[in-house]
Amino acid sequence: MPRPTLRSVANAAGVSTAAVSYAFNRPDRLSAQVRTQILAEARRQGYSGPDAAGRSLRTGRAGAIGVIFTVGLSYAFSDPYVLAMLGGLAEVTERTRTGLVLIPFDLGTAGLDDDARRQSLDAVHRAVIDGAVADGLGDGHPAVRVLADRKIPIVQSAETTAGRCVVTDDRAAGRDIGAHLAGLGHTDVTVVVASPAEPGVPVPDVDEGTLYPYSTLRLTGIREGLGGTARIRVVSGGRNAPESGRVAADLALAGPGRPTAIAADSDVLASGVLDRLRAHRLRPGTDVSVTGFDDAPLAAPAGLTTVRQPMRDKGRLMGRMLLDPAYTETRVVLPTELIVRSTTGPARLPERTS
Amino acid sequence: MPRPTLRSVANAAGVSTAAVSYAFNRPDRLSAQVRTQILAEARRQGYSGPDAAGRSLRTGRAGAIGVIFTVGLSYAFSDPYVLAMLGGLAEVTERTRTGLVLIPFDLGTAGLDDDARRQSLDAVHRAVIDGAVADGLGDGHPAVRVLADRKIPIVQSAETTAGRCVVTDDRAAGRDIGAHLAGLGHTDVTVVVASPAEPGVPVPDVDEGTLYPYSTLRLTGIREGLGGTARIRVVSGGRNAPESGRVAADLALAGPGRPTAIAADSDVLASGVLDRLRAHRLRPGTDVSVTGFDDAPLAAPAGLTTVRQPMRDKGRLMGRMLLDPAYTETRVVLPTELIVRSTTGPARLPERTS
DNA sequence: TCCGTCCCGTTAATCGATTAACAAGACGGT
DNA sequence: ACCGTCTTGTTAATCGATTAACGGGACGGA
Repeated sequence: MPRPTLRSVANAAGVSTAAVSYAFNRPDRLSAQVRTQILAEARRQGYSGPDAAGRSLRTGRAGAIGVIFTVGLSYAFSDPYVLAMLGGLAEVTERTRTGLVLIPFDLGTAGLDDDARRQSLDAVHRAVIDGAVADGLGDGHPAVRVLADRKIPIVQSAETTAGRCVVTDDRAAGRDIGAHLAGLGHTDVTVVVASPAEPGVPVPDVDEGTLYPYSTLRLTGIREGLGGTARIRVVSGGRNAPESGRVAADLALAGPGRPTAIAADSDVLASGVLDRLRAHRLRPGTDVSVTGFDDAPLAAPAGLTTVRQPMRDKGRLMGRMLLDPAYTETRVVLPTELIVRSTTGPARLPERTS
Repeated sequence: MPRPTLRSVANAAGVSTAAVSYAFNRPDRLSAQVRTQILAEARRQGYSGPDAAGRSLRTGRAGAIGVIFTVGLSYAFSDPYVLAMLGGLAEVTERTRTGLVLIPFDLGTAGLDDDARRQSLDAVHRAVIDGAVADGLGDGHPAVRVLADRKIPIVQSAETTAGRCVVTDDRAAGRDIGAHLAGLGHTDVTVVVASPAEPGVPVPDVDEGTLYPYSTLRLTGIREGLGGTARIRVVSGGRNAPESGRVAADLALAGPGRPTAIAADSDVLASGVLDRLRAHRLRPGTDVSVTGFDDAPLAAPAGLTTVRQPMRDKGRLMGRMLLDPAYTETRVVLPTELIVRSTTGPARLPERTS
């Protein structure tokens, strides 16, 4: 016997397909009698209800929203920022019984003709979703563009010209960091950012045009906070992971002109930086100051000076924007707070080992 | 202008819908000429490619697999076991460009007539997926049943009679724990399990019929390992969370007959237990022994004796079973290893405070 | 008796795409 | 001149459901 369908049940039960549809979707439209018959026949055939794909096509609703990240999916599950955000988002989707589609995409291939892009963004094209949350991705990002082309409502956690977004004021937060460091006398700062590359790929001199939107903003803020005279260098060790922080730290510490402070774009990166400082017998906060971002769970135990942002709220609000029609806000700015701990202290020039 | 479709593009370009479909899916079937024309017209209309729902229906493929957990979605993102498993799973889905649909379901309502169940399991019905991974859920679980009814290929991480599964030998692992404790002279052990309830709900005497499949097996193993004469009590403080461990620990420590050891069903629960021990001024491993399960990242720093299981591999293998046609294994057993650290030690009877 | 309401089931159009089978023309070889 | 083979585009059936609009019968009130 082939797979049962609405029609096969209808035929066997001697009713129209409409009746079967109603039996499952609008019980009140049918007499109890007929409904029971239909359900019985359905059970007999092993028909468990209307097919998801068929229903999706006909109703134009998927009952699910998509999520895309700056970071590879398999890695996302170890990123505290992403996890907190997803947790908040899930609170909302759970309540509305909405599925969460985690979409993998791979932009390793930089070949950008229309076809290659379609291929690589296949999953973004094929996702059956009613809306999407784009975390950390700007308007220009290919995956965001695909979603926009598909006319799928989208909420971003980065500034957007046309769409809706929930953001933290990364620039102001950067300014707080910069000012804090400036106040401690730091004038030579290395900024550690994440890049889409695998962890462990050292980039001694980052092209600022390729930064994630939030990185650009934080960097700008740090510059502003430090004032015009500070020397600033931007390095990367790959995607947001401790290993990348380690690689970036080695980059920063190599050579003669060691910076007096290292500002990492996330606590995860900062934790890697701290690892390497210790390996180099440099005391964080004394020999070299270090800052992070997020105030992830790992930050407090490490004594890391960082910027707290309400990560879970971010997810929650993005979810509400997408799923709660009553919530019409188009742009929400979340507060941040500089949390000073022990990894920052007065600038101290490296002693010459000559 | 209405939303562009395959047909609207075909009409405007003066070709058949088949041609348009081929233009996007099988470029080689068309002359470069015609293809370019079609793509141009598509771009003009803002048509970004075949609609996902339509395509899904027609091809019978969704390009995504579902995941269901024992635990609520919003909580899943803070469960180290789940995260490791998901990470492994994502490695596989990423490679095959397959989406990951996290399905929320809510069984708070115990009313179980066919309709209420359909309602509550709505998301499981509606998910557009090609297969599913069920973590920790047995054949009898409603959500698993729905998936089975839908004839969706499913891989479980619990024993199954008909389907495929990737499991750890929980019973043997339990035996290891039991034997380890027995070897240290423990004869009075409280087992802490997770239940579907919110954290913080004390259950002083758990009905063993309601346990998750893995808990049942571990418990059986612990009994076997301890030998027939040991006194065993099973308590719960709610779903897998530190708070539940705390509540369960209070339950275990209350009253006169304090156990000499507490065996928790996960490291997360164990961490809560350790919290409370400290609060009661009891030294883990000296006054009371504690064991966990999983060897999650938190275990080593806490000195927790636990059973290591390859969580990430579990996800990876479940993914392969579902997505790699060459992988025909039907049941895989993963190894476990008892990791003895400092939270277990020789049994010591509580001193009477009379 | 007549008519307005309900109740409940049916008719039929439609959602947006894929793909086997076919056919027309081009091409090359003998 | 003839025929097999490619190449390239079309025809048309099909995937599985939803829902506005319709209509026949029962029922109640005047």
